[in-house]
Amino acid sequence: MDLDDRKAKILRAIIQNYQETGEPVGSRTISKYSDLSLSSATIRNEMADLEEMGLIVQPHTSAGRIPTDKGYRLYVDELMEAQNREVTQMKDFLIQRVDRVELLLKQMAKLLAVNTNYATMITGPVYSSTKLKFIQLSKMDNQKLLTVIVVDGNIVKNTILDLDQALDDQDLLSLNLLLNSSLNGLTINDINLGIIKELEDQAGVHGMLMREILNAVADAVRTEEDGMQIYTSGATNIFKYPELSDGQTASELIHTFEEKDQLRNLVKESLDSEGKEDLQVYIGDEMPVQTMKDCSVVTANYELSEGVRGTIGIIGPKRMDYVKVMDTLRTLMAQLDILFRPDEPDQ
Amino acid sequence: MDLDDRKAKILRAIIQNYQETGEPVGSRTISKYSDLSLSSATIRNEMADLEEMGLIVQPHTSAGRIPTDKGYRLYVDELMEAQNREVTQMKDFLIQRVDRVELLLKQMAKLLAVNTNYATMITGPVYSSTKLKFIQLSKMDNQKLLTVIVVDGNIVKNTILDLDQALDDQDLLSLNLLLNSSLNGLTINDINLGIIKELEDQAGVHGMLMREILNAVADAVRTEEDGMQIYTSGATNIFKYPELSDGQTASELIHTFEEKDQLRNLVKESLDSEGKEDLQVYIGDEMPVQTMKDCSVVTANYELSEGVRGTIGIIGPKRMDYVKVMDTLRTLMAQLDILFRPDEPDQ
DNA sequence: ATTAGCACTCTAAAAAGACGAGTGCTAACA
DNA sequence: TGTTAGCACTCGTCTTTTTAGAGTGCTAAT
Repeated sequence: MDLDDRKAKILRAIIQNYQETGEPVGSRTISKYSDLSLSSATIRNEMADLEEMGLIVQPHTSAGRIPTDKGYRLYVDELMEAQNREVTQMKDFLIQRVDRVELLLKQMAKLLAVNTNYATMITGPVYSSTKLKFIQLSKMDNQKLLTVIVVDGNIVKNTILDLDQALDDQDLLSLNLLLNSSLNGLTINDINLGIIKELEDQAGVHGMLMREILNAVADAVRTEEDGMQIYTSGATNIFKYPELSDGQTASELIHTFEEKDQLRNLVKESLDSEGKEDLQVYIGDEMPVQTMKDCSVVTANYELSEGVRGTIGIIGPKRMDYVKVMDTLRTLMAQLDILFRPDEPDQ
Repeated sequence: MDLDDRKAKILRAIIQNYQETGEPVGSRTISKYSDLSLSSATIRNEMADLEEMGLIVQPHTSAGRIPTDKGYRLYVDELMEAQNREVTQMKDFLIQRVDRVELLLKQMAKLLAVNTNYATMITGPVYSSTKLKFIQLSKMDNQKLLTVIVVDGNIVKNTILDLDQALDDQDLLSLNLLLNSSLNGLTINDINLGIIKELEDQAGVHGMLMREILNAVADAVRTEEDGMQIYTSGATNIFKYPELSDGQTASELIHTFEEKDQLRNLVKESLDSEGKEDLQVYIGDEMPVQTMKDCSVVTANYELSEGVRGTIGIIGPKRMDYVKVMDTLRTLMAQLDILFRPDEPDQ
């Protein structure tokens, strides 16, 4: 059996209606709701077909129909009409002090959550292939050495090291010089044992110190890699959807949000699969995260500058408003582009 | 009517039993559970008295009794016997890499949550009266100036400023010198208009730049003051207590946790009222935060070094195990002391 | 091909009933 | 005088029954 135009219309009507109400939708509703002007009986016949095709089911005999994962998949892939939504007042919001990426991200997550009524997550940028830009050692006092490391994208990390032996200003200067000239422009992966050995040798009496510094460098960046920051917001929005807010499910979901460990998997999956489209949609069981199998997630990958990328995700019930969500995400990506490109003239 | 010894024992028994079961406790239970060897009838009489005194109530006729806020208050203030609990394996945990205060705090929050089965919060240190320790300007390239600011407690902040005009190494050096010699040891409040004016003057052609730098300094610290970081953990623990986990309440509570705005009030209250004891207990309506009126909170203030203080809080149902919680908190404070004092020999 | 009509199914909500935990009171007891 | 056994009573919870209605599938008519 194939999906003719009328069946498609009916499926779409079912999905959209279910989206709004959260209740199984019956033939009579469709007959009135849609512009097909068909009687409920006819709709019923069609619905029986749609059910046979595995696109909708009834939770029990004599209830209306609800879409299956397969139904949603079809909808997202082919049936969704790109409505021209009012693209809310995001612009105004976004142009606030962007002094720290972290703050911006938090703000964005919140903004998205409020706007969509779904839960949102957004990862800080990952710097896997990022180059070191600048290293600065400064002596705070006779015991403490402050190490500041700047990487591509102007992310700054710092560590305070204890000085075991005296370090005069001359040595400090040459260490600074040495580090910057040797490491500048290298990625973390470039810093191999060979370079480390050489630097330690060149540091002479301060070999130990050099090793500590290099550790700090590695740390500063590696930490960021799998300790990837994830900002979430609007977790409590799930209470707005009865199908998610019964004790057990809600607890698990919110826990997933709080812990964030599992979200990392989601992000990895998303970052890897950036093949075709810029947006990915995971529906129900397609989800790599088990606890979210009653949800859908739409993710988008952003890229601030070469190699500095991250992911934004919106998590909601399977009946989420895919059109709105995808629209919103696309808009946001565009905004991000505008916001960052001019500010970060690639190298 | 006064609270004789027997009544006290009964009240304590009620509270402890209710703590474990979460169910109203009846006279028969107490009669067996406690070591008083009294019949249920006698207990009943006593319970009637306790009810009259407003220390316990029955949720409905023919249910057992549960403690009132007042009952808990009495318990916490006078009846609680300091049991010698096994002070769990916290020690082992804590001695991990303490490279960043932030990480430590997160870890602590989590640890506490897992150990107690309650929700926890912990604020990053507040630096209101904290002294500047060190400032370092470095030129990243010809357009960008990196400003690193270290304050008491070795907290490091950094900002990247755009350079409008060329800045040669000589000027950079003297700026560094100027800043450090003028600002070192001052608190934020000490940096008044006079000093600002003078520094700007001394900076000569770089007056504008100096102003930006001073702004950064002010920002770095002021941001921290009311944008005080709060780390939470174990929010989902509330689902373990039926009295808190019905949809409405749970949603509100978790939202409070997610937003953290309201928690700030709690913290302020706690930080201010550090009169007598190091621990404060808020029971039910005593809570400054409305959404938590069904909860109890125990807070403790910690102090890393002079003027660098923060708050730890444990949030649970009113029937929380006050003994254990207070014990745990006390232990933790001691650990913190040990952990930080030797490392930060006060000036 | 579409639709009106109808019997049937099944759930969710309301009503009714059974159960039992816990109480307060009274009277007996040490 | 304080303690206890006994008993009638209350009231929430759990279970069962009833009811109402939404929605279906099928058949026959258009």
